[in-house]
Amino acid sequence: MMDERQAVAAFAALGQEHRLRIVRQLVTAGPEGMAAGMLAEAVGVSGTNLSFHLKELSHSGLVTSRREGRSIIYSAAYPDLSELIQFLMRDCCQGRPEVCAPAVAALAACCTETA
Amino acid sequence: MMDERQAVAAFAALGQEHRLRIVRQLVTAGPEGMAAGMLAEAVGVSGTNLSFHLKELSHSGLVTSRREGRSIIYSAAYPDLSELIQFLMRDCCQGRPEVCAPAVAALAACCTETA
DNA sequence: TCAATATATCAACCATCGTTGAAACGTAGA
DNA sequence: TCTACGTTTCAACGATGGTTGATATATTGA
Repeated sequence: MMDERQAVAAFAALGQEHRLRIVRQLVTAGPEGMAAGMLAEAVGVSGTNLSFHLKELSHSGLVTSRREGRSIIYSAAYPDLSELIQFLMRDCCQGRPEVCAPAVAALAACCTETA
Repeated sequence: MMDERQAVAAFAALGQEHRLRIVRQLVTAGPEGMAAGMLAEAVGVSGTNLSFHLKELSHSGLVTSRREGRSIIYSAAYPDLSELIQFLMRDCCQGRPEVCAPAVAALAACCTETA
């Protein structure tokens, strides 16, 4: 269960244009992930810069990596993203369903059908 | 509907210890809100510092304010918080229900019952 | 072993952020 | 109108963040 410290780190990680794009790209890419080079091209940043942001993202647990040949494959950390959403809803809406109920309602069709 | 730019600003706003606490405090306080002075004491920051963070928060739309006598009352912007959750789930899980389904499932009891 | 590929690290720079104390502003009551 | 109160603005600072180009590390194939 995510605590405040982790949540702050995760939000800070997502609060940067390039990093948010990286995470979204990786989520779209799915569990099989994406090589760093491809990511750099997709997001539009230099290799050095991508490396910097990926380090931040993996330090805050939103991204994982594995080596595959010469490439390093990054993937979204689905469980951690899920926990972040839970934190935002559970602890931010603290007994105030009016915050997250609309979000849940709007996305019920999208997300619960395959749960 | 929240776009990428707004989402980055909102995440960046939440990615700071004191600001996350402010938002959580305001959500707990409910729609009636909370005076700046009370907030400063509750969160544990100086008046000047609180002012700085509140400016950031209202600039990214997570907080609203109104004057009431000598006090200025701040409240959480529930619709915007809700949209942020939607953004994180809708666009981050882009066709990948495994990201948000667990969150939705875990919180269905908490948040959908009064929807 | 050598060259080529893929990625990470390093050093440096400029910009932005978070904090502080002092001062200013707006409001209410005597 | 004067004074007290609540909050914001301002100027300054040290610290952190994002970017860049050059260099280093690991892996593969000839």
